[in-house]
Order: sequence, then C-alpha cells, then structure tokens
Amino acid sequence: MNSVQYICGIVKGEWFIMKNKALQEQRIRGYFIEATKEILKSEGLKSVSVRNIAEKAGYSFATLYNYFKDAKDLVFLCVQDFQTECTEHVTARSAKAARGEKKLRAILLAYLEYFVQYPGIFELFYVEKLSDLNKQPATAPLITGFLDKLCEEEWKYLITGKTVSTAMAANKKAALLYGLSGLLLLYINRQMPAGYPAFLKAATTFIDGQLKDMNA
Amino acid sequence: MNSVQYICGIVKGEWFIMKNKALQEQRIRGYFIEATKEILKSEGLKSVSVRNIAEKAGYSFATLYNYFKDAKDLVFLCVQDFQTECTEHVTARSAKAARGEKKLRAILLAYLEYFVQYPGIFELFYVEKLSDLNKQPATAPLITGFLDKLCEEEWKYLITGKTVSTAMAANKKAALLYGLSGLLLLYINRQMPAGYPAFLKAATTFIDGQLKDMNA
DNA sequence: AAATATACTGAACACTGTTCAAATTTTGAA
DNA sequence: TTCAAAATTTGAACAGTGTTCAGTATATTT
Repeated sequence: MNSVQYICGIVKGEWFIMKNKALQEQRIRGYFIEATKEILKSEGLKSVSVRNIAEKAGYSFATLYNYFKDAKDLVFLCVQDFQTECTEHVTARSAKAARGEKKLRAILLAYLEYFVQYPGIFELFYVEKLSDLNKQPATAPLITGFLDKLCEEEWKYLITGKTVSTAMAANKKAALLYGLSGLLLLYINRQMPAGYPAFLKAATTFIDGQLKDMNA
Repeated sequence: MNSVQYICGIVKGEWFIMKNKALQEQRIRGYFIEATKEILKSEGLKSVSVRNIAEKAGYSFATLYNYFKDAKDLVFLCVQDFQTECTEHVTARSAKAARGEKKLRAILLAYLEYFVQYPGIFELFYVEKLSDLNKQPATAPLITGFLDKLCEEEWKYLITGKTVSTAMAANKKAALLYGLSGLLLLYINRQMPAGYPAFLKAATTFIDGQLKDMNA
C-alpha cells in the first residue's frame, strides 16, 4: 500500500493489533503483579514463590516466565505501587502538622508507621537482594531516594526559610535515612526495642535528637 | 563404692565415660560450626545449606540434626565467634587512637570496616531471621548489644571525665547503633552510596555529626 | 477451512529442608 | 575375645523451592 507501512514492516491495520497485544500483555503482567502484591501484604515475602503467584494470578507457573525474568523481578515491580501507597499514608498522617520541623517529624513517624504495619514491604525495600536484572535499572536509587522524596518539600521549606543551611540539611537527611533504616531493621528483625511503645519512644528520641540542633 | 556415685545414678567409672561422651559430642559440634563459619566467610549466607555444611564437616546431612535443631541454629552459634573476631579487629585498629572521642570514632569505623569486609556476617547479625529456638535465648540481645559492648569503655571514660552526660551518651549510643546499622544495610544491600570511598565519606560524616555536639 | 504463529502448560531436573527406619559402629559384660 | 545391646550415622523418601523446554492449545492469517 504505502511506503511507510512497508518500511516498518507493518501492513493494513496491524498498528491497532500491535497496540492491543501490548495492552493485553500489560493486563496479564498486571494480574501477576496484583497477585504478588496480595501475597506480600498478607503472608509476606517468605510466601512469595513462582507457583504461589501464578496460582493467584490464574496461570501456570511456567507462564510467569513469559512475562518476567523471575519472581524477584516481579517482586521489585511492586515497589512503585507500595511507594505510592506509603506516600498516601504519609501525606494523610502528616496533613495536619504545621509546616517545618513539625511536619518533617510527622512525615518521618508516618513513614516508620507504614513499614511497621507491613514488615514484608520493609524487607522488600531494604533487605531483599536485588536480582541481576534489577541491579541494572534505577530500582536501588528509587528505594534509597524514597525517604528523600517524601521529605523534599519540607526540607525546601526549611532551607528557603533560612531555618537550616543546605549543607546541614544534606547531613540531617542522610543521618535520618540511616537511622530510620537501622531502627526498622533492628525492630523488625531483632525485636529491639521490644514492643511497639518502646520502639516509638526510641524513634521519637532519635528523630528529635537529629532535628534539635539544626541551626548551626 | 561411695554414696555420691549412687546418688547420681552413676556406678564405677561412668563419670569419666559421661565426660568423654560430652567431649566427643562437643568436638563433633565443633566440626559443624567450623564448617559453617568457613562457608559464611567465603561464599556467604546464601551458600549455607544442610548438605553443604555436612559435607565440609565430613558427615552426612542427616547427622547434623543429631547435634543441632537445624542449620539456622548452627549458623547463630557462629555469632559469638565472629563477635570475638570482630572485637579483635576493632581493638587492633583503634589501639593507637587517643582515648575519648578519637578512640570512639576509630572503634566505630573499624566496626564498619569489619562488616564491609564480611557482608555475610553482617547479614547473619542483622538481616537473617532468627529461628524459633534462637528467639528464646539471648541471641538477639547479644547482637544488638554488641556495638554497645565495643564502645562501653570509651563511653565510661567520657562520662566519668564529665565530657558527656549519661543521658546524652545513651542517646548518642542509640543513634550510632541505628545509623551504622542503616548505613551498612544500605551499602551492602542497596549499593548506596556507590563505592567504598563514598561509603567511607558518608560514614565519617555521620559519625562526626553525631559526636560533634555532645556537650549539651 | 487450513496453515501458521502465538500463548500456555506440565513434565522434568536440580536444588532446598526434614524425617525416619535401616545400617553401621561403638560399647561393655560374659 | 566374643557377642548382643546400645548408640550413632546414614541414605532413602517426601515436600518444598526455581527454571527450562518440548508439546499442546488457542488465536490469527491466508
């Protein structure tokens, strides 16, 4: 017919067909992702297996390999979804707080709250080893930059308001990321401190300690 | 012969036999532990399997279950040994530092150094889930209290020297534990920061930031 | 309708942990 | 030293993993 189609190797209405194919493919990928998310939130990472996911998705375990490199690949595709969910939780829980340090504090506590509620998601974010394919793309930066993104606005507010210097903010950002990661790691994996009240006390003490002398 | 033996239900030279039995048993346990330690330090936690350990120990995999509840149990028995090894490394590396903050800094950096060198041991200490039997005894406290023990002397020195208050020391201790745990977790599991030099810079910045304003 | 292309599936293989009955070794009394 | 009893060691067996691949079934095009 026309040259353009021949150049692309496409004839007649194949463009629509290609589009449908991609759509259907995305749908099936979605079934697997949804199944994985369900398992992660309920039974946790330990129950994630190729056969488990496939059964929940309504396919054979072998079909999973037609859409994903392996189960780990699939698991890390859930990260974005959980991040938006966590972000929603954090914004809701920190909405009422006054801008600045107060809000920052609320954000950080809500962040901890989310992962305490879903330890499996903390595992996925910080503990589970990335597969070789997931090492390549921006999965790791996506995860490590998540807390920064949650706090971004507030740090901007504090910096532009001259409440804190850019350098100090960078240091505190890092310290809070390391501290909260360790706090969650020790609480979730080593029961330290023992019990949620003690954990909350340790968390607030740490956060307040970090946010205290920022105007230096 | 004498009543003591009869009271214990022991006759003739059975005491020595019992002792021999215990000795032999401990020896075999030692073979398994040594094999596990070797695997942990070389191939890492992922290569630890019942069959792997048993082969290195020179026994059948089934024999392992005659001496340990399971492989996890065995793995956590290596914790003490690695702690003493780490302690030796830390004391050696911090020997030359002047007492007080300087030495504390050296200890913390040597602590990080050790786990960066043996990521599998970090996994074992902070990431690997404790089995039900290991939840009972003081394995978790042993791990979480390890850094405290390493720094104990120096904190005492700073407190008695009135350089820092007891309350402040407690806060800083906790902050350092959380921060270093998170730092190692992110570096080992998420390649963040990327590269050892960047990690070292992040570590020193964090540690110095924590040790800076202690006299408050 | 037939041929072709695509998608799906279960068998098979190599691992994992764990149990248990059988085989082996050690032991101690005769 | 011999031999039966006790203790220890062992591999087969089972239920799980992940992964591959040839064959089946479905869908599409001719």
